[in-house]
Amino acid sequence: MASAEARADEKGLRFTPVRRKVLEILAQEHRALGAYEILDRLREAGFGSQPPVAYRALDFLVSNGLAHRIERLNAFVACAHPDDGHVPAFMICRVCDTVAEARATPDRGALDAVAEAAGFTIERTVVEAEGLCPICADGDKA
Amino acid sequence: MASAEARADEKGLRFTPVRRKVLEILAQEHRALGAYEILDRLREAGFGSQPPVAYRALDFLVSNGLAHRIERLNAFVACAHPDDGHVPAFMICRVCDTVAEARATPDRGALDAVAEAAGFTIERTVVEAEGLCPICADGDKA
DNA sequence: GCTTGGCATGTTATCTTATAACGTATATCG
DNA sequence: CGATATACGTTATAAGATAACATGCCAAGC
Repeated sequence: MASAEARADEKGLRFTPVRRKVLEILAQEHRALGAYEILDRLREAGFGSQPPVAYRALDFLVSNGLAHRIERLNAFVACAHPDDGHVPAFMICRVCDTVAEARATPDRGALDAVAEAAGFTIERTVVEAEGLCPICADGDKA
Repeated sequence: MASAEARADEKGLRFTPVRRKVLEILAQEHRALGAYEILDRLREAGFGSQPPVAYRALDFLVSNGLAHRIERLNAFVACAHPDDGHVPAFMICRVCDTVAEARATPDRGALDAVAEAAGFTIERTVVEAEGLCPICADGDKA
């Protein structure tokens, strides 16, 4: 977290209080938080309390690889591997909403081939698996 | 389209007028349509005009593999391969919004491996590539 | 040190997407 | 034919997102 911040500084990014706070909020959870949930916590912490405040900070974090947007949930998580330029893949538990980020770059191979054949230029790829985390899978059995 | 319908009938599904109409609307486009865009067309066609009408029909189509939800766009497309039990992958053009569905991706190997190692049970996987379709890529150059 | 320009923050207002809750109709099965 | 389940329609509201504009801050150049 501190290291991510340091790297951001080095890149000449302006790591302002709101942005830092939002990253802290995200980093404290291993689940995806909605923009309004984040906004609530910003309000409590004395920051602006209108949607654009949260969305702008989130845009910044996502643009700079410090956080990811989970499309399936319209929500956000801190990036688990802020160092490398990875294509992230997520495992989302449908029961407890925890989100695990896989470092690996999954099926780019097959999709790339199809895209190339179709003349399609891929700029970004979303890979999100939904299912049960180990803990909730146990719970289901019980 | 007619064949998809036949198959649905065989499975004992109730292919009602609203549901048929929504599938027709989707099938006429090669791009993703938002629920409210669909709703507008339902209204024009004399169906109910409130959001749940569209959302319920869409839920039915998606649940039964006749349409897909594009998470990245919060929108919907007709399924291009309603016959097989495929894991769909999409290529979304960010300029013209066309959505192409890739049939292949039995290659979930890498992600499956990570999930298994983590004890995570995958139930559903979203794969969506965003970029430029061949036509819009040409347009960009011009 | 002052000014000017760019970026970040904050606010209001509004738009889009989605669902809860309830009543009515229609189909299906005993 | 009556009971039950499913679908449809409506009202109301929740949840997610952005446009547009005003204010404040900081840093570069004079």
